[in-house]
Order: sequence, then structure tokens, then C-alpha cells
Amino acid sequence: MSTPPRDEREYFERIYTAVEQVPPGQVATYGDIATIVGDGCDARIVGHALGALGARSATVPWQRVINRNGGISTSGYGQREALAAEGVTFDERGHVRMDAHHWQGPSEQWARAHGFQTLPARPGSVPDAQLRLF
DNA sequence: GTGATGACGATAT
DNA sequence: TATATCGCCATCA
Repeated sequence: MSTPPRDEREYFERIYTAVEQVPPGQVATYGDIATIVGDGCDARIVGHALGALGARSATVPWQRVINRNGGISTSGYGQREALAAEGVTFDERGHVRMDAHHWQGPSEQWARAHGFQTLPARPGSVPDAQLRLF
């Protein structure tokens, strides 16, 4: 690679920061985090970053990050248990009720202040005519 | 520098 | 709805 893209470490840090914005009781998908981080970040990169959390797993709410299927990709980490403790509900299949807990993304102000991006409105799950003015 | 892997996503069948 | 295949990008061997 001819392009030492930003400090590799910062790449992960940025992902961690984005994950930290997910409020309790809500969940975000790997793709969502990748979109918020932007900068060519991908859902898989988020997965790698979370896998490399290590000791940071205590400060980063990685448990609130799930796959777009609404299912838990991890196993043995008690992710589902932790989510349930925060008030997240699951359906009969064991998938998170995205309709009720899907995080809409960080506030535009915060995103802009930190150089992140906001999540595009999701058709089918549109909350209301909230901020569609821009 | 190349190839394989992965806590994924989207599309096609 | 579930399974199969391809694409995506960074990390590791």
C-alpha cells in the first residue's frame, strides 16, 4: 500500500468512538457504524475493530452492535444477555426488534463536530417527519 | 507482496 | 424465510 492511510490505530479508535454514541436500550448494525465512521470504513472493519477491543470492551458498548439481520454474531460473550439487561427486547426467533431499538445515528451536531457522518433516513422505519428538512 | 480470513451486507434463487 | 454467492476492506500468516 502506498498509502499509509491515517494511523491504523485511529481507524479503530474512530470506530470505538462511534460505537460509544449508541445509547442504552438501542442497537446499531455494523453497517451503520461503518457509515457513521465513513472514510471507506466497512461493516467488516467494524467487526475487526470490535474483535480487537480487548480491554476496551469494558468502556465500549460493543454489545449494542449487531448485524443487519438483527441477530447476535458473537457467541459466548453474553451479548444478548447484556442487551436484555438494558431493556432491549427480542422476538421469538431471538432477533433484536430492530423496529423498536434500531439506533437512528448520532445527532447531526455531534457528527459534524467530530467529523463523523449521520445515518441516512431508513425507508420503512422512518420515525416521523422529524428532520427531513434538509 | 501475496493469499487467506473475518463479531458483515446486499442480491439472487 | 432460508440458503447460496459475490463484494467489500483491513489484518494476519
